[in-house]
Amino acid sequence: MDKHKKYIAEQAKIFKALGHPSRLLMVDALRLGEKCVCDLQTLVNADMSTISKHLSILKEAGIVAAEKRGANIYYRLVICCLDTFLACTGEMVQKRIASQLDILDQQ
Amino acid sequence: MDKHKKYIAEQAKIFKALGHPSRLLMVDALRLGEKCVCDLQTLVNADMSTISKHLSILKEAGIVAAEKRGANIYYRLVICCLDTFLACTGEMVQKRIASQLDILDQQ
DNA sequence: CAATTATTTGGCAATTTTGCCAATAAAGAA
DNA sequence: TTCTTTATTGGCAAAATTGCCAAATAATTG
Repeated sequence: MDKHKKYIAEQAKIFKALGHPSRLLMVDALRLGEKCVCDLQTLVNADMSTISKHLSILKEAGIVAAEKRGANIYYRLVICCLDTFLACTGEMVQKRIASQLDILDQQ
Repeated sequence: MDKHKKYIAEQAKIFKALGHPSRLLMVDALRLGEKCVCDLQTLVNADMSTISKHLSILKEAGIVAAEKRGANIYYRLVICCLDTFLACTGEMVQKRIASQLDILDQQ
């Protein structure tokens, strides 16, 4: 029906996939280069099956891609604008922390 | 404990807030300028209370701000990089649609 | 003041997400 | 081939999200 709404809904799926602490942590780490699932498990410190399911969500959203080499499966980023994203949200978070400190100062 | 993980988790909240079709639709509309809740209800076509709760999530995430003027409450964007975000995710969605069409062609 | 309009809040049922465990699959080593 | 390592899938219970209704709040009008 409304093409623009559907288009926005598709984009929302991408943000939704990034909107989980463990998933964003993995995605952030992948900025430095590809990693196997075991590396990401070490990073996040959750069950291997949990990591795997998070990765499938990221893959489904078109944020990462997987490649099998030997016994391992390597994931890599396939989204170009993540640096920009994280620079912006990082700034937002810092500003918020700063303003919270201001509020504490005023009390 | 791990400062970087907490920092990433805070940023994930911002993406999570954007990761809902109705919320992203509202946020997208607010790019053109502030709107009252009633305008956004017309746009999204859900119960007023539902709209209000979505807006409180966006406000909590630091994406929008509210200002009361007369009988209405006007919401406006307070995130500068949304154009960049949507340009990127929009491109991703378009590429995906294009590649799906390619797959259909190959069949 | 009573009635109306605009918005938020509380409550709740339905749905979705999350994360662990167990089982399965696939590759490499012994 | 059997054992081990790496990763995915199925299943399930716990937790979180969603969205409606009804009630409360606040400003406006008559």
